Amino acid sequence: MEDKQVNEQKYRRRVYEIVKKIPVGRVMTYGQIAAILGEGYTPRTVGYVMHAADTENVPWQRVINSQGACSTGRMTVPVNLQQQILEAEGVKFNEKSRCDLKVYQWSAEGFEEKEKEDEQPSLFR
DNA sequence: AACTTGACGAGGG
DNA sequence: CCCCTCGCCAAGT
Repeated sequence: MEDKQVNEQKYRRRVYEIVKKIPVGRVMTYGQIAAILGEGYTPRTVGYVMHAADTENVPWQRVINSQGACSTGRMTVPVNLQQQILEAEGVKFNEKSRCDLKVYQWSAEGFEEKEKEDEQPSLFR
């Protein structure tokens, strides 16, 4: 029944799980997410999955392309909506609508560490 | 079941 | 630095 549907969306689910953990003011690239998830995942598919993401529960705006720019320029209803949201979170873009990934890109290792912290009882934290 | 599309990325010109 | 091409794989038609 529904479980079947859930199982089918497992692929997307993994992408969302990562995106949901990106801190405010930080960004990740589609390719990076694909690399973390491993085989079967490519920047293309990650982007496709993000398109279908639930904008209410997933901070989709924190996922940008490897150029440090938003790929949503023309599709978001208010143009460059993604960039506007990120700017509101503290990410600065230049005139070419690009941000410095060296500053804002969040490392995958930080993600794993955070995962560990989450699993650990907060006693030792 | 096959073809097309797409929120990408790397490489070459 | 900008533009074009190819590879990549899920989802929609």
